[in-house]
Amino acid sequence: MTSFISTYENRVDRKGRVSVPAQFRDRLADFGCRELVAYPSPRQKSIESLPKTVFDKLMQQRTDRNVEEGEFERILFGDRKDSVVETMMGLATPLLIDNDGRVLLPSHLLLHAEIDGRATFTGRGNRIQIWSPENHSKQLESALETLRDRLAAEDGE
Amino acid sequence: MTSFISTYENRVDRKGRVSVPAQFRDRLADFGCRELVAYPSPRQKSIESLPKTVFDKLMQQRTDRNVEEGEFERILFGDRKDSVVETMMGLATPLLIDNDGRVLLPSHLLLHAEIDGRATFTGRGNRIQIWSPENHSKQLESALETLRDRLAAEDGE
DNA sequence: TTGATACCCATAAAGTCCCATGCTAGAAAG
DNA sequence: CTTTCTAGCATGGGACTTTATGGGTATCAA
Repeated sequence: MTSFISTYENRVDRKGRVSVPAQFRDRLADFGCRELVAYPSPRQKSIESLPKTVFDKLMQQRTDRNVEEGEFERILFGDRKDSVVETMMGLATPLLIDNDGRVLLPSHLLLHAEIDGRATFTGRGNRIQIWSPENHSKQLESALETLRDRLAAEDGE
Repeated sequence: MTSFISTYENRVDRKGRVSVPAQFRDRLADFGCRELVAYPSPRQKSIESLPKTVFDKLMQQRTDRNVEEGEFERILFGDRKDSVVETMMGLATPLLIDNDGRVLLPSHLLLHAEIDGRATFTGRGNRIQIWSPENHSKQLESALETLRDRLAAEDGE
């Protein structure tokens, strides 16, 4: 199984284009995939993304189940009102990778992640996160601190 | 399999026309379909819609099942008195997509969704919802809050 | 006629595609 | 061990295409 690791910082040009790091493109190719699905992280000022094929499979599983079971009302009107899955479908945007290996980040995602000029891609195993370089280093710093504290606490016991 | 994801806001012109987002038109084309079926959501101030081909298949399935099961009364007289699905049949409208990729939203749907001037299309997997931008952001906000609460609860455990 | 809808065209903005440049790292050559 | 070459990658810009949207006209029914 392949996974996304490591961190890269690339330029966002004035059209909103960014190069997806070649390493990540290669991993995507392993999935037979030239497309990401991106959505705002509900907890952080970052963009989360998955290979489209993975996202599709995830969503499809749920839909198929409903259709097979013939749950007409659910197909017509959806799940309960604030269904997480449905919310995510509304927030998710496909990011098509062009021949130069770039994607176009839509403005609402740029806004959410406070990205302007530069973007940091960081692997999270099966996901890729996209940050503004500033927010990314802050996040990294605080994550490391949490980790240090925990280790120190364990040593102290 | 393809599904409807992401959110777009378009203008409703003074004739009542709106462009169906190109992304959604492409998905519809995958179904070999240039037509939606739209109906008011019974839960929310929004319009629900399905590709016509999907809607038709769904109804066919429903009929077939009743016939197979020999549910004569149900075929002749319908489900229980206030079946939601059957009520919706009466309220559903086909939306034909014209050569410019637009549909004409009938006034009873505009009224139900409180749409005036601008419309927000949001993908829900196999459905497309149409909202007034204001109502859409309200519902999104509440859905996100629900989501954050749930995530926070998990983190807390 | 009038009012509503379908069809056609025009245009500006946004998105895509294509190519050129420059950088970097590793391979090849001296 | 250094210098030169080369391939891959990130990035910029221009040309072209698609999309959203406005307006006009034809069609049809009340």
